[in-house]
Amino acid sequence: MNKSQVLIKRLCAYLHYLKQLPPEITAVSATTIASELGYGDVQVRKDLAAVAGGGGRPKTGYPVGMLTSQLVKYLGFDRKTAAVIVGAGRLGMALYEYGGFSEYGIEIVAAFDKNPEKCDPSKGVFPEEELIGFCESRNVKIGIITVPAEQAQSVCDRLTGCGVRSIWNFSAAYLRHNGSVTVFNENMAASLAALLINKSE
Amino acid sequence: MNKSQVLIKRLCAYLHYLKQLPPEITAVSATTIASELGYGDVQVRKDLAAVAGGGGRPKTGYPVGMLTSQLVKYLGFDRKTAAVIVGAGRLGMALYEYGGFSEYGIEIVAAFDKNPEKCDPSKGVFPEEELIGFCESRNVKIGIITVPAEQAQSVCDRLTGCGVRSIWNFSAAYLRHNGSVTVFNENMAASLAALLINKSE
DNA sequence: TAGATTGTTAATCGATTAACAATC
DNA sequence: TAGATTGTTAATCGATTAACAATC
Repeated sequence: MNKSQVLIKRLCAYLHYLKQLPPEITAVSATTIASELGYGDVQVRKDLAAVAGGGGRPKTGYPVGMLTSQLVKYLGFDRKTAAVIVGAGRLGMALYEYGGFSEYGIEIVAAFDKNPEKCDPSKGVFPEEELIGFCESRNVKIGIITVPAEQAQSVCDRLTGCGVRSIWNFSAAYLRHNGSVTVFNENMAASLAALLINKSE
Repeated sequence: MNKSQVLIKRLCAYLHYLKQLPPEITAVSATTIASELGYGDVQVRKDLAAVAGGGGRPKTGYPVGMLTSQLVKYLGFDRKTAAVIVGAGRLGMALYEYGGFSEYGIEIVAAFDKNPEKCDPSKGVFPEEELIGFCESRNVKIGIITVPAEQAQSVCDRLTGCGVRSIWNFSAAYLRHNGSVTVFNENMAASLAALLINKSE
């Protein structure tokens, strides 16, 4: 049951739309979702059929609560996975304090920094020496790298082999790694630029 | 000449890979790029054919410098577009000081905040009252919203109609807007979660 | 020359759209 | 009942992969 990236993106958009609806709205039609989000109505209906499998009713649409929980389940956001942030700079701390991750099944349990001044165990920021031990003992599966590019490879190496399976790399560094981890490069600038393509006339 | 999102993503990955190569490497084959980045070699070749249009040589590959500049041009990263950040919090300032945007044709020219204490014109952070005038006079085309969700709609409304064409929304708010702007919602949590799907066995 | 690699053409695959019957 | 909407089946479209000749 492989899910294509575009499908997942649409499903996340539906979920986001459903969550911001006022609670008095109990049902929503594929037509409405489509026009609000700029998709075709047939496509929304087809996507929802894969997820909800026939929960819609002609003339009314889909019950919001049911659809929401089915989307969450289908996307696997109900299963919790532990993550750590390495690099307690501006971006790292912004992500750490963002809080929105838990809705998507991701629990950021600690941040690490090699600068002792940035560490504060009472706020969940620990010295980088404790990284490996922490990941092993707490069964951490995701490492988020927000250190400068020069340090990223060394952080990646340390995260590899202590049980971490996925690395989300915010640094500009190109990370060499073996098959035991999957590296996802997040390049904010590239993301924005990519969105803007196809826009200019 | 419409470019699909997946294609753009791959092209950005190629570009990123080429840029990190040591300068002594002057030619690279599609086979190498493919195995380094985990794509099929035929696909890389086909993608590059669309961009470079026959610049490769059997047995050697493609000249790195030429390929890089052709990718930059194809993706339109050589054209500059002005952007502003609204919300000088942790995330906003992290993006502002990140610096990597200019490589992708995006020039972040100012940040704004409604809290006077966060403003410092010498650092390019201005009071929010100046936002509209600034965007109009400086021909700003992109607005990046990093304010809390409650304030996001009001910021969006102000950015609409002062020449801004694209809004990159980092807040959790669902923004209502008219056709004069395109809103891209960046949900970090959802992005990460989406990457992880298809990973769990 | 032999082998690695390019680039193109045809075949396959998957995703989107169109058409329409079923239903509340 | 009439109309809006669902959900399914078939048709189209686009993107990926396979096969192979050309070339350095």
